[in-house]
Amino acid sequence: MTHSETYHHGDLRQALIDAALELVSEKEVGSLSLREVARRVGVSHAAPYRHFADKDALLAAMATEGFQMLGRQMTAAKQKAPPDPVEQLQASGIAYVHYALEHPSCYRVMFGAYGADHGQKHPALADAATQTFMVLVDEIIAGQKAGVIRLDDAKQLGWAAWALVHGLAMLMIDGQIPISENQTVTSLSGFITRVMVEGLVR
Amino acid sequence: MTHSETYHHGDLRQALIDAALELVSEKEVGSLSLREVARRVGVSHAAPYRHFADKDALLAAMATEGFQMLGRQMTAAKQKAPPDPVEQLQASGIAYVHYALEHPSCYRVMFGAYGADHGQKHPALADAATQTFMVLVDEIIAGQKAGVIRLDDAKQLGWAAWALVHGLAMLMIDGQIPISENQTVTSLSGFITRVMVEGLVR
DNA sequence: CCAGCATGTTGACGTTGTAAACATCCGGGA
DNA sequence: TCCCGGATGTTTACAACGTCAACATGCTGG
Repeated sequence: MTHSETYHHGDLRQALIDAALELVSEKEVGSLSLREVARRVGVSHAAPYRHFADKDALLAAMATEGFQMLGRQMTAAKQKAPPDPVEQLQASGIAYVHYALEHPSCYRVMFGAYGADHGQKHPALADAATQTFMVLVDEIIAGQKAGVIRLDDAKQLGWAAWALVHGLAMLMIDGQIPISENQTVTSLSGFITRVMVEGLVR
Repeated sequence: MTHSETYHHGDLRQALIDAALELVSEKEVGSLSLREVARRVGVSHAAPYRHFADKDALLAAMATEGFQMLGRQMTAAKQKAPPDPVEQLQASGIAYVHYALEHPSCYRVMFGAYGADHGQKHPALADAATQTFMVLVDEIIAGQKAGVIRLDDAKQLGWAAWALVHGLAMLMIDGQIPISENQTVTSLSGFITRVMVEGLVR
């Protein structure tokens, strides 16, 4: 076991990521400060710089974990669904939206404020995002092999599916699409993904 | 005419909004500072507080203008399209994506970092957003009346369309969906909106 | 056992958002 | 016409932030 209460921390890096995810889930995204994260972990305000080049690097690490969690949630939903490619695609789409609404601040970090070169500066993030996207693409390919999904380029169809659930999640998080009792996340995302799926089948 | 070079500015409020939109189109979104906007307009760093309660209020004003521009661009595209409801819907969808990619930073401000209560704090923003959304809904209703779009609740179908173009725009802005020569914004958004439209027709 | 490196701390600097106190200008009533 | 009050800008101030440099500490391999 690594020492716990010593001067050196053991695994500050992960502790910082966890604390940051915790903080971001309590407050607003923009109000996240490196210093507060450090405070929360009980470490001086400059300590994070031994593990992250700058604030952006911490954000990128958080986003990476977010994508991995999201991917797990999607494949879990897929496996719980009936063994029909179309049903599975829809199930993971709904799981996608659910994840975003259960971790809205984290989700916002994932698609935060990076420039286009963000993927090059943080390759781990790009990898995680790609892998998550691949869950959708793989399901589409399976559907094509089963003859139930149209035969256009799977990556482009994947983009269509991704765009739909991403947009849906974002609009819900922003409060632009209201969520009420008789308009649950499940029912609405179920309906909307079904519309899309009907454009995808054949 | 209102004085130009006097102590009082004439229309500082609009000048600030314009300068902010200009700045945000040059640099990154997160790096926008109230003080720099003031500097750009040639006014002291506290002057903006006579016109905006805080930084968020400026952001909200920028977003409001953004939604109005977006709405105009969409209806313009609709009117240029052939008089078929489905074609018009698709045309304004593509125009939506184009607008977002021509003003990516502004678009990010529109869907920035507001909490869910943002609409209540800035009703003008909420109005502008709703009006823009209504462009899509109206087209869907027209399509339903013409018997070419399925008869589900028009607002929900509108959300589906909005989610698609919004997600598409966001993913393109983030660089998550690549844009190249043989993968232009027009061709890709054309393909993807077509998939969705085929789920909408009936 | 000790030297060096990784890790954490302290202090400092410039920038930011925001508030309070002050200055200046403008238009309307005497 | 004069002048005063409200609207608009300015100055000064403060705390928090991101980041850097200089320093302190403790672990580890030779």
